[in-house]
Amino acid sequence: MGFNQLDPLLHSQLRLAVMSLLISVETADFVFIKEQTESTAGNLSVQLDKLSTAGYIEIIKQFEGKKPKTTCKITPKGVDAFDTYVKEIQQYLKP
Amino acid sequence: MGFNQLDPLLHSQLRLAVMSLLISVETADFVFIKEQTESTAGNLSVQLDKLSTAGYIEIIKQFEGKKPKTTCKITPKGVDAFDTYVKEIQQYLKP
DNA sequence: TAAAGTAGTTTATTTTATAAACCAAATACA
DNA sequence: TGTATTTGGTTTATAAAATAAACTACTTTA
Repeated sequence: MGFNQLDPLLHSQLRLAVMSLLISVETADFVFIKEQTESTAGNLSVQLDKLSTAGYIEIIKQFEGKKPKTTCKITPKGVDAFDTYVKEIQQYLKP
Repeated sequence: MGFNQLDPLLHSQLRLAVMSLLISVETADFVFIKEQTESTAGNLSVQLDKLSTAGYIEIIKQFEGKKPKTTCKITPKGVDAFDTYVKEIQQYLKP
């Protein structure tokens, strides 16, 4: 047995929720993610940055008409990391 | 959909590992838990205290001959909390 | 009997998460 | 028209958590 190391970047409630969301929808904008995860803008901004720095998501900043629009997209590396995390944590859940 | 709140007491790698272990073995001593979870004594001591304070485990301190022996046991409340956590995090894992 | 090992606890440091404050532009409204 | 208010965020400060390092107390071994 033995418990394997959980990716600390994914073992965070908000970042995990973001990744979970992006796994299913492919791309989502800041406001949508904020609503779905019920997070504050500040916290979300910080966590998206971390996921982006890790190369797990891509952040695209554009303008929608005159309003800024931040869109997030999961990367192949992010998909891999998420899949691995899911396998790893399962070991903790069913002993 | 929406992501439900994960019990912060269980959403910690070491505490989750401890609970996962105790769910399957019922009782285990400090040294055994330390080995199985590959944790340091200091970190384990702190995390066991938190689980105990939350009423998720019971800590029994005795002497085995002349050596101190700390034994941990999961409580019914701990079992419940663990089960709930497992259900809750599944929502994050399979979207 | 001095050195090393066992079984932990306590304290300090680092890392994370969260909250609060801030910014720039757009829109509503009196 | 100009002044609140809202939108869509970022940055900075604070609180909480995890981890590591240092320490305690006792035991065993050489």
